[in-house]
Amino acid sequence: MVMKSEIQVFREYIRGRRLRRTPEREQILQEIFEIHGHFDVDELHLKLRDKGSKVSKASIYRALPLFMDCGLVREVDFSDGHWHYEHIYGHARHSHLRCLGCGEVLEFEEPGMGRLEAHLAREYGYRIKGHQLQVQGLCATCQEAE
Amino acid sequence: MVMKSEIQVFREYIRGRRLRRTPEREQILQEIFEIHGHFDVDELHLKLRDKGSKVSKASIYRALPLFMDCGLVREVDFSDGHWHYEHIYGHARHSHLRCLGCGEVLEFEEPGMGRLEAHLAREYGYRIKGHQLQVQGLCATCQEAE
DNA sequence: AGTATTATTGTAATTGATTCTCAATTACAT
DNA sequence: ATGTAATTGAGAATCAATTACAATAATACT
Repeated sequence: MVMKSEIQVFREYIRGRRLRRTPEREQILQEIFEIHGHFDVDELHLKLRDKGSKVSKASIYRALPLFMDCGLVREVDFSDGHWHYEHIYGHARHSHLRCLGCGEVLEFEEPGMGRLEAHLAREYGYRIKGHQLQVQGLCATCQEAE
Repeated sequence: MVMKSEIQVFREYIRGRRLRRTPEREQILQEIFEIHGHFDVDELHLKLRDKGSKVSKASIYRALPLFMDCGLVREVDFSDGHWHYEHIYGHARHSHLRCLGCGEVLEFEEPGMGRLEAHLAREYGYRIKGHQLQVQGLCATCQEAE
């Protein structure tokens, strides 16, 4: 069975919510899924500009919560003063390992997080909605440079 | 063997760095260790005011990185637009489970994180410096209210 | 198709957390 | 004591993110 495209997912979400399907939102979404890896609002806005799109930053800020709400995108915290994002639709769950020296970001699988979530649900009566895990360290190169 | 107090830890850090020991910094640190749980800069500033202290927010913002640097305090991310903090000296490692409905925050042990860090170090050649894990969900009460 | 309704847009102003500037103060070494 | 350099408080500046508002455009309803 074939997976729905992100645009399809988004259109269904829009319809279900009685929101409106606009070219701006779909441009933004398409651009997000063409970006490999992480991005922030500025980067996304610049990329859209480069392709001739006139979408404003405000619209990007307004669209992102929608994409997050329908599970296409999520926030990523790099603790550098502003939010980063990444598309997650069709991706394996992963977390980020970031080098404090050079800023390199690696992705890694999260063995055991499913079990942890189940444990928390049982232990505290919570319905788990999601989690974020970030790990920081020094990459091999930056260790030498110390 | 008795554990050093947080003030002692901080004074040693200050001395080692050729920084200066000031009443402001020590007031802030003391207040932090009297707070049970998490706080943000505003709350901390108000508590200090209430006790008659005149420390400015700027000094709090300047002191926090020092406390974090010497392992007494850490940032906590509740994804609500600003940073929260907590003292960690003498505490077991823990992460936070936060209810998206009412904002309740529970702490839980992190089984397996040590193993995960060791694995990442081996796999990617990183020297691991730390990690953050947050889990979100709905508590029993907020599930019913839905 | 034509019109009414109301969501969405871009622009610019605003907010709010954090950082910075600067002059005055103060801790520490000599 | 004195010189120095770090630290302080106050307020200005910064910067990401949000919001107000008037214009536009997508959908619903004739």
